[in-house]
Amino acid sequence: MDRPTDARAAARESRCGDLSVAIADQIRTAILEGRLIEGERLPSEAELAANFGVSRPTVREALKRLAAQNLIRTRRGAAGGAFVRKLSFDDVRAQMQALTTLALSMNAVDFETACEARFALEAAAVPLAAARHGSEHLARMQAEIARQEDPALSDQAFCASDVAFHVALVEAAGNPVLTFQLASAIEAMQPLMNMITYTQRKRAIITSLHRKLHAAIAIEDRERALDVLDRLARYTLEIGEAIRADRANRHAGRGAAAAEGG
Amino acid sequence: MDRPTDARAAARESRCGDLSVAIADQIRTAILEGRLIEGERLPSEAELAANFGVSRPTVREALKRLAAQNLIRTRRGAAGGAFVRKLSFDDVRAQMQALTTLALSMNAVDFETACEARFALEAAAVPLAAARHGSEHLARMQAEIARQEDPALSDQAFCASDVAFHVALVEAAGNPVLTFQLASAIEAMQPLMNMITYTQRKRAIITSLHRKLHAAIAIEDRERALDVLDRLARYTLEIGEAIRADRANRHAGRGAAAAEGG
DNA sequence: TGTCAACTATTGTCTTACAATTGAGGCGCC
DNA sequence: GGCGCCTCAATTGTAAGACAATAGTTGACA
Repeated sequence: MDRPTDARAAARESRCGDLSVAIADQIRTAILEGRLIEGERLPSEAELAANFGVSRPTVREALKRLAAQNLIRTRRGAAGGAFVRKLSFDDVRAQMQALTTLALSMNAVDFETACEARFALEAAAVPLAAARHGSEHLARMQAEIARQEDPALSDQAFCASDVAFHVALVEAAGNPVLTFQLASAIEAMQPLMNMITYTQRKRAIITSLHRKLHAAIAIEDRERALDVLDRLARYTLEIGEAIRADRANRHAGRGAAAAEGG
Repeated sequence: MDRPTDARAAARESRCGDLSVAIADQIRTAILEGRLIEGERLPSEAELAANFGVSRPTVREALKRLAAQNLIRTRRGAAGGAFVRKLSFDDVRAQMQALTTLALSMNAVDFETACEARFALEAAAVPLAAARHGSEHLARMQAEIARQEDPALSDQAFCASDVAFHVALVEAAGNPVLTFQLASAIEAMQPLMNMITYTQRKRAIITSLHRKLHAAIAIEDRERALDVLDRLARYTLEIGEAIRADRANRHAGRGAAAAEGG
């Protein structure tokens, strides 16, 4: 099928150099266009090298690129090789989350912006969740609420439970596309939420709002759920603001102490 | 700094095999933890190989993995090497779009589900866009509306303009995190929208709704904008439904014709 | 002083070889 | 004859060395 020198010619002509990139692109295209079906085994590295007219290390580098994108997985041994991998929604969600986390950390997004986006996105799921939640989603939300009431919970665990609660809410919308978009976004913001110290008072307020949100979803009161979510958003922003102010104060205090000491 | 045999030891102990994966993870962690700053040059492949106690091809495969995730970029020649790359929001958006497109195509998401998610997500941006749009966003939306009124536009171009309109709307929300989340989702659904044949009648209705949406945003009437968006969503779903029914009919017709012919 | 050419450092690719892993088929044993 | 073990072969993973391509640098020359 593939002309032996296609990749070479394409790479040389397109002047993009990097034979391995060209080969990776060709294989990727073949997968995306459906010429290679899920689970199908690619030719061995040696065969690919012969087909493309390049050496085995070059093919390997191309395969590594694809493996890094979870498009294939490789197995050693007899009957081993590279296999086309179907991206499950969960895989996509994990990759999206990693990407979002990366974006948030590398671009130093401030808490306010991230928080705004997070709750705005979640609001997109609320009407659908109110309309067609299943009992298992409500149960999961309820379970997380119960966990959040345990005063012995560490801040990290409380935050994780918070995320789990909201992911359950998003999944209650029953739309897989919405799920992986929103869940990845919410989970990606966990590191930012983790910087908060959750006092018992804050926990009580948050958990109470979670309970109200759960109740509103349960009785399919969309407006009420949106209202509670909005209150939760504003309270979270308030906490973030307080944390920032507190930190600024501490820095100022330390600076003043240093100045006095010196 | 890095112990020479860290990667080897880690790989052997963790039993995950694949030295190149272990090395890639170590470098990735170094980047994410900020030990390697943006723009900084990594040691040359030979040095890395010596440091990690592995061969150069192994290091290269690790670097390919990172390059595939856009974490580094490499240059040849003197003063060349691998450089830590800052992921811009646009980079993330492009990657997210690619990922979403992949997810939609590989999981064969139906038009209805994708459409529902798309408009639900977009609704998340509308209140913010209404509250703090800039004149440039309104102008861009207006420009796309004007383009959509050209009857000579191809279906593909109309669809592209439609996407551009909604991306402008999302960007009007003025939240970069929201922007790359939503814009990638909207753009990823373009292939699905492209399967529609936009008759003049359909175009007139869609463009009219776009105009109403633009007007509502301009006067900062959030409720009205949401209402228009909802109408747009329902109309798009309607079109999708019609297309599906039409296709089913044609298939049935062809089947009948074939039966008659045979 | 300006320009050009050789040099050098670095990545990209090729070649060959060996190690590790895993499935399969053959062999012996029960 | 059936079952289990064992060797074998196919395949990927890793290694080492060499050459090609590229681009910045430096030195020589006009």
